Amino acid sequence: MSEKVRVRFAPSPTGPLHIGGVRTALFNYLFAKKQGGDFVLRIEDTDQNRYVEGAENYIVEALNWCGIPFDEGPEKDGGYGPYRQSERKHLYESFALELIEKGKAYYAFDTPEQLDFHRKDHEAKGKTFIYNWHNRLKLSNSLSLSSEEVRAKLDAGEDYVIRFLSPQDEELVLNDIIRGEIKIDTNILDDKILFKGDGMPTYHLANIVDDHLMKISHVIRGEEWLPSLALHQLLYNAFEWKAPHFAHLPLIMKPVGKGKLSKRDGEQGGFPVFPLSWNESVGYREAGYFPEAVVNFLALLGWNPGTEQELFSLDELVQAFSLERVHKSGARFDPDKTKWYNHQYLQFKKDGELAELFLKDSNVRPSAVEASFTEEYVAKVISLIKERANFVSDFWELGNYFFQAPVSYDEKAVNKQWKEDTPQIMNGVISVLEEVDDFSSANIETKVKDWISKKDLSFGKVMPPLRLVIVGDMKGPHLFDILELIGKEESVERIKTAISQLTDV
RNA sequence: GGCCCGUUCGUCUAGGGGUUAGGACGCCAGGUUUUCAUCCUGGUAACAGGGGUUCGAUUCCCCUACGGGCUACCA
Repeated sequence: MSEKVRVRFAPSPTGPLHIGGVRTALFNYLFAKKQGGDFVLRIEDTDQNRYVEGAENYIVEALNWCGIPFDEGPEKDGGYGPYRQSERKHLYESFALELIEKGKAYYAFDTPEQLDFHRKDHEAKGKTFIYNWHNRLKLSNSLSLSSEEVRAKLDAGEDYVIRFLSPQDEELVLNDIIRGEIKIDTNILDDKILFKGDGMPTYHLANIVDDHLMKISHVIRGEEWLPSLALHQLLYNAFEWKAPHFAHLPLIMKPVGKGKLSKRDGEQGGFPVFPLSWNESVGYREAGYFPEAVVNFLALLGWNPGTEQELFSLDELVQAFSLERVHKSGARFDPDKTKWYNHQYLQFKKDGELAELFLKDSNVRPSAVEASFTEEYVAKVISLIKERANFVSDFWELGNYFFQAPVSYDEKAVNKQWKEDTPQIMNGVISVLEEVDDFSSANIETKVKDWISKKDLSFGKVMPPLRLVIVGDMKGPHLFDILELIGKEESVERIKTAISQLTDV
């Protein structure tokens, strides 16, 4: 009863993997692992015209980065290879021929131009041209032509395709794990091309043949395939093969406006739509997202566990996942929530790990930082500022004053905080700091506060301007923590600099 | 146009014949931080509309509207 669960993710190498594709892969992976099954990557490159160099590598790299590894795929044979349809080319024709022999398919000789003419002609009359029982006998194929004519055309090397002979007057009852029963009238189906003039199968044939040969138990794919389900079921029936179970995933929609999420939405909204960068498009990885965060928010788009838990490790997702709880309707993509997820995962990271990431990536900080500061120092800085960061790349903006004296002072803050008597008070602070031997945050705080009360000053006259001269702005963590970290010498230096700069103005 | 699928706060969603319709993101307010942010607390906000079925429907059925997908010798 329990056949082995085997699922596949079958992208076309026509460009970078879209974030929706990543989610399809993820759901396949989660389902497979939950069931103790295999996750197969198959490259559907039957359309040579749309093949894009580097796309397959991109797909593999993206899956690896996301942490959703496949058990079988190109360069990783599990006994069902090859895993590129272009390398399986020799397999498909005999299956197409088998269907012809069984009377389930036929040769068709209509040229693309002729078909195009019919379509336009019908459209002009407000009709839709469908190649099926309606008109197949009026067109040029092995059903309408005599066997001698067909033989002659074939022998003459005339171009042909093989079309599926869709049945007439049948009601098909299909089943989808997510959507339940779907009824289809076979009369509205068209005789889809199974085998193209270029000697390659179409998606439909290759897909069915490969899923069968690779013993795929569950086909989990995007909703855009739902209209093809009837054809696929019919194909399994025609071959007399047991069909896999089907589940059609809802699509990911634009954050605003109509339609599904596209590359353009990312450009307009300033968020990634690809896992990895591709040409001009910045990927989630390069934008500073953690793969755990991407996987987490993707999993919760169109699926939820029925509990109020929002944060899931991949293992937890595997445990909690079920196709029955996948939604039927499309989910709008929410860039704000992806940032929130990244914020959460950033908090989970160890300071040392974040420091390493910060130092390693020359895009997120000036190069001088790496030469002048130890990882240990950086980790301490990060411990003070990370709770306010969404990305590693936020660290510099949030904590540049830990690494360098302010290059300027916020004008509004200066006007508000820098008073007539402030230079004198700051000089007083200098003397206090210089006398502090244990330059720890708590100790500095005690000493400064004692001095403030002894001198009968208010905190408001001391602390805000002190922050201004140390940080350059009215922001940042606990001031005494900052002083401890940058040290006595640097602290004093910054106050002196500020006094001379701000007093002259 | 035709076919198929769908519709709970702005968004992601829980729920389900009788609930104060719950959570999260965002937003707003208060608290904390003599700073900013974080954080905490609170608040705003939803069952598309119309018919049924029913004692009762947001929940079940039908219709409409709206949204989505497909309609290639692309996947």
